[in-house]
Amino acid sequence: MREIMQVAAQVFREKGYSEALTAQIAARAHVVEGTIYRYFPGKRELLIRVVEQWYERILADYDQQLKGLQGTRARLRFLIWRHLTVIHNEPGMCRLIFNQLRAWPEYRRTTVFDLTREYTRRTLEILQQAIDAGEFRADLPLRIVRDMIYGGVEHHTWVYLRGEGDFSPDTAADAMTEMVYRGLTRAAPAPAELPAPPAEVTLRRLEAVAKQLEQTAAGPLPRRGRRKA
Amino acid sequence: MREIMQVAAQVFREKGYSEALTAQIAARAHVVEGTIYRYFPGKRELLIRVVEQWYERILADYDQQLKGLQGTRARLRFLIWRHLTVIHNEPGMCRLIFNQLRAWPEYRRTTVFDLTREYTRRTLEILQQAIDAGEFRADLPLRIVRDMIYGGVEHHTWVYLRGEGDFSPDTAADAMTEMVYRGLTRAAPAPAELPAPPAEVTLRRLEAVAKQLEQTAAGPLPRRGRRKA
DNA sequence: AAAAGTGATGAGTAGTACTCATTAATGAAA
DNA sequence: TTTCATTAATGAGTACTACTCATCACTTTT
Repeated sequence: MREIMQVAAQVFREKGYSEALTAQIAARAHVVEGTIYRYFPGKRELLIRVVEQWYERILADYDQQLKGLQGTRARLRFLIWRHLTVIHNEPGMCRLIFNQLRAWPEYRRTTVFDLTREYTRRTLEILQQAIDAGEFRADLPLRIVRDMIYGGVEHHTWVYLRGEGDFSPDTAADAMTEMVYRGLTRAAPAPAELPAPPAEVTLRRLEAVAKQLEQTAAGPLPRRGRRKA
Repeated sequence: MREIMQVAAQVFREKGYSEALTAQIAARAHVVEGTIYRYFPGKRELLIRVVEQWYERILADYDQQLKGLQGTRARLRFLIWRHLTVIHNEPGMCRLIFNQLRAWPEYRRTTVFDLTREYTRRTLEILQQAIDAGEFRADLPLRIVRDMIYGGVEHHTWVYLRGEGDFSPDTAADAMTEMVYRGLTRAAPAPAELPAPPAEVTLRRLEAVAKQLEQTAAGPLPRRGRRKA
């Protein structure tokens, strides 16, 4: 059965879903067709299991890598770059997910669905944190930003996925990160062009803010205290 | 044959490609299965022809409408809104294009391919014109911006296309346009354009800052990533 | 050693896209 | 009107493929 899944993964990768024949999978796995159906209810479920296993492996060290990164920009870039790189390394599997799995009604009860949810939730968290920290503006729906990131990645990789060209994960990740960052930062000029202010300056500034906060919190709740001085 | 195409369009819309049976199409069109194959080499080609005809009709008045619009922002918004609206009105057809047609090797010799090329070329033109006019910055690859627009639209409409939810073309178009516009404009946006964030957002932000401050203040002075003197 | 349980087998079925020899319809020429 | 030629439609098949199931072989338990 391990053998069946390994062979199936390979055949699906090479041929795509509908061109991959159960007969061929059985033959290559040195079993007879009926054996496949002892372990899997059908071809669809076989693909689902294969993709699930692959996807879990792919996302295994994801959190680990993300934790090692500081700063909104670096983490955003990593998210984007990572997605692009997975597609670049595993076009066959990604094609299966994009063209088949995602269109099936079973998709929602798939681990792939859950993991993807989790995966993109990280993105929303990073964006939300940047908003809370005042780094990003708060008036754009985050989900749409997320859609533009992941959708943009996919759209960008189509030609490659059809086997008709190539793309550079690094170049694309740079451009997309810049675009998102520029589109969301509150400050006007491109942050990349401005050197980061020295830590003491930031500290002083934040301390002032904190002091203000403490004072506000000490008194009556800041219900309507938005009068700009 | 006109009858066959009309019926096929309907059946494909309702059932999707692989669930749509040639037998059923024939029956509903009051012909026998063999007749279909007198006019079309196969089921695939039938779908292609059906989608081509539909797509040509959809894009018929596209240029006309676009010409009536002045200004980069308005035109960008129209492009995005239009795409969203087509998906909203014709989910069945769009599903067929996204999940089937686009993955087939015949796609490149399809009118759908050509029209889409033309369609997205308009987008690039608009962006390029804005760059030439000094309105947009010139250091982002336009293709990637285009990918984020169209990819974002698709990604945003998935749930709806799977029949599991809805979306608002207007709301989404506003957000996406804003994002693209902000990401590309050279000048800082007029302050008036940025509405003051609601109090709770500001509060959250300050709280996050305060937390950071507390953490930093507790330990040794902020470790500095760079050794810059 | 016998029995019970488990896993594999492969011949067979159902369903579907596609074919092709035959028939019907249409239109032009006599 | 009749005859012939060309084109369109027919439907009984074919090939292929996912899937089934009664049977067999092998393992473990008694």
